[in-house]
Amino acid sequence: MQSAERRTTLADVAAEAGVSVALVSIVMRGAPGAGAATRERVLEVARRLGYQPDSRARLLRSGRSRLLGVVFDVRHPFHHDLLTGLYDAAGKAGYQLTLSAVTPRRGERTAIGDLLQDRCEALVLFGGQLRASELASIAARLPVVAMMRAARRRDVDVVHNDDALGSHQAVDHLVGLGHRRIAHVDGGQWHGSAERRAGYQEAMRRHGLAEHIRVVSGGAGEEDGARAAERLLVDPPTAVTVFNDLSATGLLDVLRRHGLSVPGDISVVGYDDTGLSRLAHIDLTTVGQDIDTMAAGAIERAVARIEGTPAGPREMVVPPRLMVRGTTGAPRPAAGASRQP
Amino acid sequence: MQSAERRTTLADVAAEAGVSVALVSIVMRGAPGAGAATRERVLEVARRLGYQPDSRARLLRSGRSRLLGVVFDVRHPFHHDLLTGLYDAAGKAGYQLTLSAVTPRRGERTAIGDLLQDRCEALVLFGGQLRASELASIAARLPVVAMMRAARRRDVDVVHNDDALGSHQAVDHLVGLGHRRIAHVDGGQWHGSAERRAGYQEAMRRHGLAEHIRVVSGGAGEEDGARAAERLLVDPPTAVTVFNDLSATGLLDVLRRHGLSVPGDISVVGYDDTGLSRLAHIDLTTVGQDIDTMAAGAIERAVARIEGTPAGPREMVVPPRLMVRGTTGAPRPAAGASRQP
DNA sequence: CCGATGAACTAGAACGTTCTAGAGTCTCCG
DNA sequence: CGGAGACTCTAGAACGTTCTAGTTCATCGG
Repeated sequence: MQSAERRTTLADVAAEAGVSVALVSIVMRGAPGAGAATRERVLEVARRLGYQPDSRARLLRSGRSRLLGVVFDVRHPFHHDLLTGLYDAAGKAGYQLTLSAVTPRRGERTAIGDLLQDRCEALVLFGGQLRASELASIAARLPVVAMMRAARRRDVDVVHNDDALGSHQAVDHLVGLGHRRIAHVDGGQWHGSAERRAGYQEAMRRHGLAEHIRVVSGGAGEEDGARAAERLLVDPPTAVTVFNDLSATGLLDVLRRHGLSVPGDISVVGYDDTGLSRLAHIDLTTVGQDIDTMAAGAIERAVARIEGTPAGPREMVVPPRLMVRGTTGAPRPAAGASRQP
Repeated sequence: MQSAERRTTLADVAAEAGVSVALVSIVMRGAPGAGAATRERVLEVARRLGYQPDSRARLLRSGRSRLLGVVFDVRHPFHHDLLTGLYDAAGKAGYQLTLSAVTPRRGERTAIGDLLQDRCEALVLFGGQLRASELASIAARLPVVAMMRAARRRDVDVVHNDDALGSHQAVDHLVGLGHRRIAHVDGGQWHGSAERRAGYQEAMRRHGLAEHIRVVSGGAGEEDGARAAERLLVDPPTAVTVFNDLSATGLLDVLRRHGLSVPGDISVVGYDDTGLSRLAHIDLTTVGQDIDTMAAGAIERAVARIEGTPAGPREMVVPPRLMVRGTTGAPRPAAGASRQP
């Protein structure tokens, strides 16, 4: 039942066209060294026989693979947006991407192992929980670029968003609207949480609002935001900045259930600008990471390491951008004042 | 700056261990034909030298690649869930997966082209817009399994959810709760929309509710659901089944904004059981596709075609399962009755 | 008219594996 | 004691490319 016929190879095309294998190789690669007429004839034969180059053989021989391995997590919506940018940047640099996914039942180590077998020339890791020592042993073999990960190491390039700056932007925006009592729900142990929290605190101090600093412990999930909201409700601030969009969504839900209007009674800012925050009924003001710049930076670094050209500093920090939507507004005038003129 | 040292190969290990290349190959593959002591020694040397097999060379030689190509769309959350299942199923069957993504700026043809060069033995396509003729020309080269796609062809295997049955389950559930005036918001031109709509109509007729059949045109986006809700509000039914979760979310939002309580005034059922529907504040009753069964079916078919074993019918239709959550409940007693005893 | 130049083409090795065929060595049984 | 098997191991070809080092043949400058 199987198509027993072998796949057509260079040799088949060469025989059919009456030239040598080497010449067909030259033509297929578009390399110089073949006459115009022959070139055309060979291409015609190749098309007729349905020739498809075998990348494995090609790469085996030529040593180089021009292949970048990418490890991403299927559960993280942000990773998918990033993949889009990465494909673009890799294409421009003349490299191919090969993807390996982390799933609930497929760990990071497995994902990386597959890529190593595929002879990638560099690895781009999205997030991930790998310990620094493991990262180092991989980086000893081939260049590694870690994205959205706080690995401050000599042997690994790191590309990430300026989390502190993102928090500053959120706080600045809220202060500009007139808020003073601004709380922060943090991300617990997640990458970036410490930086976002510190950024919030610093921005508050910069605005002379040190006395209003209030950090509530949270996490990356919707339920973390919901729990934090319960705690905030004891004495609600007029605004909250939240570790990420998902957590902010949970927080929003609980606030509204308790009769608070957003942004009337309380303003909320998320982080990441995920699709969730863009949904009309959520319409969350949030801090967006600059995906294209980060993707381009990661590819640029990987390629520089591969090709041995100067690559700039190990760490690349990309400024984020505040996306103002419907969950932030001016605070109500001081207590007791009428709601509206 | 680059590590100029070649990667360690079988030959390096063989030299170091004082045996032949062939024997090292045997040991590394775990094939029979090596003594216990030698086996151990070779493994030790391999570990010490950091040997990593080169899958390209391996596959080049052995002809087979045991590689399945998967084309998915980064924008579709459902695809990511499916990837998880696919990795599991492929692993069990002894095949590896190689992924190629469709992005807003990278088309299906490009994605497939990459996979063909990688010498995959079969292709699994998620959704996709490829015309039937193109699909056929690919299927002439290697087995193709299309998932979530209505390609009823002789040369392509198709695995998809039983959309009609899903609609039946939704309607049965609502009727069981006491609803009679049940509307349907369809998915316009999207794959599966026609089947889901027809299933709804048939189920209504089966329950003797033909006179209550009411189809409102919608789509796959949140805004489509919102628009449909506006139209429904003129004369609200007591329940709605919606083409998918995202559209249902938009619909829910508009209904609530107009002061209707869900499920008090109106019940809503979505489709797909995406992460969105599981969010606490959405908590949407929805029809879940059986991801693991579909994934296993797709792999099973692909492998059967590759290996030439009998593969069953070209089309595999998997029954979905209703996930009852918070957006469905009994309808209010007839108009004029009190709200609660 | 001769050697140099260059364009078009080719033979054969190489890449790192796996596979086939066979060479040793040991054990066991008649 | 001799040979059949069973093991362990090895040499060398193959996979489909690319690359190096040619060879051939026409053209050209002196």
